[in-house]
Amino acid sequence: MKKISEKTINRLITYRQILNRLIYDGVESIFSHKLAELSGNTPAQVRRDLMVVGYNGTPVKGYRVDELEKSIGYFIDDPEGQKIAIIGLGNLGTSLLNYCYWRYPNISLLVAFDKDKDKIREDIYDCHIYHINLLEQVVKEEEITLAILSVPPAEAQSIADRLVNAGIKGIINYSSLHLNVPGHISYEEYDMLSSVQKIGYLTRNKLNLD
Amino acid sequence: MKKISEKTINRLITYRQILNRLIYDGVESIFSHKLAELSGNTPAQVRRDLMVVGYNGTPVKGYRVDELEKSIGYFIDDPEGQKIAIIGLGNLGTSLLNYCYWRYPNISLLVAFDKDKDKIREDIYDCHIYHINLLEQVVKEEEITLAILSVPPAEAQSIADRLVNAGIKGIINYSSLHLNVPGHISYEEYDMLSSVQKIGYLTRNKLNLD
DNA sequence: CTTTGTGAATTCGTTCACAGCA
DNA sequence: TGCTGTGAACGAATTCACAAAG
Repeated sequence: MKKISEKTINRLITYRQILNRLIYDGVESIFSHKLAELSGNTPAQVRRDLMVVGYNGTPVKGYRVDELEKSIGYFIDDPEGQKIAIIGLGNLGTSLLNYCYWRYPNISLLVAFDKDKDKIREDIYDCHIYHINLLEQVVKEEEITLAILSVPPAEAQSIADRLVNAGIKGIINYSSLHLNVPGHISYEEYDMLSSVQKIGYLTRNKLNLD
Repeated sequence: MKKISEKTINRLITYRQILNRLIYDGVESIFSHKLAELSGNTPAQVRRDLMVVGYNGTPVKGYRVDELEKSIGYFIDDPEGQKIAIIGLGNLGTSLLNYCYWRYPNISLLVAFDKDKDKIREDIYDCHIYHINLLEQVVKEEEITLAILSVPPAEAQSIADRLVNAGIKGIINYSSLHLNVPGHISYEEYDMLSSVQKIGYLTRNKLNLD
């Protein structure tokens, strides 16, 4: 299997979102140049990206919106499904929990953890809340493979280590601190302060991207 | 001036964060291979990145942590300072507001907007909250150049258009919908659901990155 | 005609490897 | 000696350009 770049994955996910909107709007088919315009890419880029998902359009009608969306789904999603946990129910974690009624069925949010006993209340949207002490136990028992880390910076590295020991496969880190995790763990970090700095730089150096 | 890639900017911002931590820990100097290890890059990559900020280390001691951090700051930050607004005080916007006591003095959060009159209460951390009707007026009067968009998807595009008309220069879009903005606007989007899909894909295709 | 799918060319980003330096 | 700074080599990603298809 050829190597697919991270950027291609990002774009495929964007296409998918756009296609879902088009399905909602009742659009049936689309040309690469239109999908390029909607996503802020070139038509050649779009066609090159779509090669990896193995769905073929036709010169006369372009791509069937619904079938293309399905094909991207086959490519991105885990057919077995995966389970994800949120660690840390501060401001950010709670809004993630409220915000994230998952639109994609292949990844389910079932559990959350916090160290504060007051936060351990009844389920929210079928999501059960545990004390952080039970982290390893629940991750193993429930076979959770993904974790969203929204704990204070000071605790982030030690929680990450515990997750890795418990056998987690992927971590998204919102703790605004760069963490070190072993190479076999998929790791993503996102920090809003970094984004703010970046957009500030970009506005002054019209290095425009999209 | 040479073209600096987006990836280089991202890495510089990561280095900066690491350096700030090192300053806090009292570390005085650092070699490229150590900074590489802490940031998950190669030493050559680090040295190449640092070329653009114009700070020179010495072979014997490496880089002075405090001076390097300052140099990255000169490169990234706007010397005049910039003002940023948060639009939409739902779950996400509110947590952004609470979370974002800005650590970097060159970008100040002064105003927020919401369409719900109940949300228009007293200032939070010096941040004044306005009704969305006043968007254009306040953006112009206060000379706000950056906006964080955390409104529901259905309203995102129209608010973005209004911001552009009001003369905004950069937008960070957290509305989980891809938007179209004119080419002269710096634009960044981040969607947590996209990240979750991506990390799910990555765990199954150990295309590890860092 | 117009548009897809894709080799080939090109541009962009990373790594190598070594001269120069303290 | 061990490191930095950087031209040169390499590899990855994007764009070009055209054959094939309806």
